[in-house]
Amino acid sequence: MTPIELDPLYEATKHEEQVYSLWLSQNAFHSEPNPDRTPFVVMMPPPNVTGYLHIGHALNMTLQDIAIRYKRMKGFETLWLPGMDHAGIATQAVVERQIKEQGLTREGLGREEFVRRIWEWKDKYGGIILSQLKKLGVSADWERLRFTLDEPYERAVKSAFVHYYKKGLLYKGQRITNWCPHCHTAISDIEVAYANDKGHLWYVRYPFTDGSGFVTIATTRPETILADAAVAVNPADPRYADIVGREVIVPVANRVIPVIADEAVLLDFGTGALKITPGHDPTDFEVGRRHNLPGMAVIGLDGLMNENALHYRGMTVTLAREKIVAEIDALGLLEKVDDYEHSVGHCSRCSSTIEPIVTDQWYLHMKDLAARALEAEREGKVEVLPVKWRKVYEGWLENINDWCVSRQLWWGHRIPVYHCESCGEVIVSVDAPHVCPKCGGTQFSQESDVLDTWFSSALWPFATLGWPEQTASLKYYYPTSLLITGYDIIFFWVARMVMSGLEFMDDVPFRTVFITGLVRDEQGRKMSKSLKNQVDPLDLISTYGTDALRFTMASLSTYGGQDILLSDQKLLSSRNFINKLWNATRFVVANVDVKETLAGPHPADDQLGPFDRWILTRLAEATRDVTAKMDVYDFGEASHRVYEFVWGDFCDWYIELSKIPLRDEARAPATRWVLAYALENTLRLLHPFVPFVTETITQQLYGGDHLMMMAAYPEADTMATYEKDAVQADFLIGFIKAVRNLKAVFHLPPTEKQSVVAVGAESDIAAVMANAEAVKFVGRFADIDTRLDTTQRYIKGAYGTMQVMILAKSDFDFEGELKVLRGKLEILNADIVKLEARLGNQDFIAHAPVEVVDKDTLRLEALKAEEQLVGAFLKGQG
RNA sequence: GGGCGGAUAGUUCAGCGGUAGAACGCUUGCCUUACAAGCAAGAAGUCGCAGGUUCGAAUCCUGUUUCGCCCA
Repeated sequence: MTPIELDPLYEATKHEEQVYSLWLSQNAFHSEPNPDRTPFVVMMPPPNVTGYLHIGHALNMTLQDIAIRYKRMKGFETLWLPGMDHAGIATQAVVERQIKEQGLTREGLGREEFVRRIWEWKDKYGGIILSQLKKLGVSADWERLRFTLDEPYERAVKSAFVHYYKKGLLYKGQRITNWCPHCHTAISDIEVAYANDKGHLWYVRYPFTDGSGFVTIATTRPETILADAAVAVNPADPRYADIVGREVIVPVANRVIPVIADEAVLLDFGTGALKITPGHDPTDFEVGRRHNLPGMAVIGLDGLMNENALHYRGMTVTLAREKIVAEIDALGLLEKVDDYEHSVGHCSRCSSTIEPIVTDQWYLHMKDLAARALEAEREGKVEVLPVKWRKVYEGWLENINDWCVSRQLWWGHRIPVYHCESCGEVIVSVDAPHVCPKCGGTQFSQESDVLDTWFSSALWPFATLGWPEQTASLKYYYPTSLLITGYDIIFFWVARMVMSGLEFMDDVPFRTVFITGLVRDEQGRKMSKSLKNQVDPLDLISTYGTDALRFTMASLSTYGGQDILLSDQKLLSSRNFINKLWNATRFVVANVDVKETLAGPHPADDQLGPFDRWILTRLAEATRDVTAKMDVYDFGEASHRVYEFVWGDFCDWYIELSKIPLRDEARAPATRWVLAYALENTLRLLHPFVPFVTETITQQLYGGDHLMMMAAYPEADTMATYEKDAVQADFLIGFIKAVRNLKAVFHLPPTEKQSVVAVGAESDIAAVMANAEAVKFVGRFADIDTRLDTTQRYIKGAYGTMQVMILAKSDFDFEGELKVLRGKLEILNADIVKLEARLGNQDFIAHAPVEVVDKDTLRLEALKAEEQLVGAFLKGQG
């Protein structure tokens, strides 16, 4: 055989690009409906076109890729569908900023030209993240890449809108909405982030029209006084019972407004009397409706005081507030000002203060849709993991409000509602109308607003498969299997996908949704631009390699969805692990032609040595455990388990122990086969986690078009195990450890090979002597004997009931040994006392399961035997 | 105001009813021809606090302190 030369260090960057090209060249990520296989489908949460790869993606995408690669190897017809989201506001903002640098404005360019420029920009700079995803090793079906603004997708969005409209679930209405003066659009309730801001509570006097004094109200927003429609008190408030129905004068505006009674007024807030401003407060809007109050507005859509604001017109809200307070004070109507911290809504995109303003918007009626989504989850049709998120999901759906879906933007899906210019007839249809069905007119104007980005994202699991057409893909792949995403978009996206899936496909969009934690920095802080603690995954990839980043993400992720604290130490440890695997491979290939060996016959059972049998058993156990964890998407535990096997069993013990039989031509062939077999299966177990290094190695071993990513995942059930031999091998490993411990505790030079004497039960001694060669080799002993030379002194240790002794030199510190033995005896005694107490307890015997009692009984016996042995050593020492 | 999550070895975290675990760090000793990105051996925890349930509690229940998040 031609020995394969591998570098002693695995350099990730040398191989990764080439491996990814290989996968692409073999079309290994592509999926087509295949009736002979069960589909496993994951819809990638589409990153924004403007996006770049951040650490959250690295976690998300890694976990998805692990799931996909695992299922692919398990023989499923695996589809991972990638895509991008047009991300309305975000993208429009980016391009608007860009044209501003050229001295242009959106309005100046006009809608058509501006949208054309965004597309141009998207074609040039959009989707950078896709090439970054490839660096991560993402094995998505790039042939099926979807973009939420592509023509077929647009048909899906329009169809959904028309469907909702015809069903009566969509309505347009003048209502108070969250308005972002900076983004210049309405936003939905969940796009508002509330923060406790420090402000003031102003107490303002409203004089009665009849001159009989005044009523004092408390407000946090004095500038909206100009739009007041009433003063309200609680009907149950005795303090104000006699003023209800009277009239007061609005300060500064000098308008007359009534005093009304309404349940919504809190008795203990401020003075108990409130000003009612239906145009600028959601609660007041409702009060206004109940009492038929006019809804006047003094703040415009640009966030400035408007034409109704008298001499404050054109001022910012902040300035107007300052000025009007001064004016009220000058009028002698300001009673007092308190400091007051209160919750203020901010735009989740730009952080601007949200203005509740009455505008004309489209709303989607949510109650019924939500009820179905709730039911589906409660019935287990959608499994939400970790379970702690179930309540969050349920809670939101239970208290849902109608969804404001229209946005005053240009980049997005334009609402498919047309108005006949002749007769005003409203036509809602997927295709633009040509002739008005009512008057025969041919001129139409389309609604200028676009839909909330999330309206289109909500259709992602089926719109990407061709819906509303009943395509073969839609039939085969829907519902999808698994969704992996962060908890920040449970409401925005997850819940809405469930709703629309049920509405349009009559089935849930995915069987399981796994919510990941958030990646934080080493101090547990959220990664953010302002803290400058953001980590660029691409930097980590170039420093540690993609596989190290992936393995880190997997091993830090927990089933409970804990937030993840990323540290260099962890990445280093993962990199070292990958290098360990690489070097284990180097050892194997230096001794075995893996390809040829595995193509040849299996060694017969009687040719396998005890440690061969041991590692095969351990491999089967590891395979069983890893698969069990993978099957429930517990990637963290799966990664720990495979790590433990690779490093702890295969490298630390088997490779070392194999060096003995490899020197013996009679035994070498079996061991060579086991080395090859264990390596091959280890690589397969690891491939979903660390695809690059495992594929690189496979290329070295096999070459050509033999792909690791298409190999079958190991099946524990088909693996031979040798339980009894494994137990005996464990006994021998324990023996070696006991002698090593003696050597280390007494500072015997590790390079100096000592003579060891083992005395004990016949079967134990026989086991040791039968494997003397291997034991001596890895334990670094000169020789093992079973008889004591009574003329010599020995360093004494106990391994269970076995006496383990090392021939002592004349200068050996026997005082020190005495101390060690006494310490050991003390620990043994303590354990024995504890166990005896437990086993002496009749309640324990009566209630505890038999296995537990048996186990403790056996343990007590073992401890007592060892105690006796150590006791005898001490006596002998005198 | 309502809800959720964390508090376990120096650090970051697993475990979630039957002998306290891992990684990193630390200590001691080793360049043992796969790997010093390594090897061997070790030290290190009254599992936030107080009650309770149980033969048995990090693990279940109640209360409490504290940190963080979400919703209103």
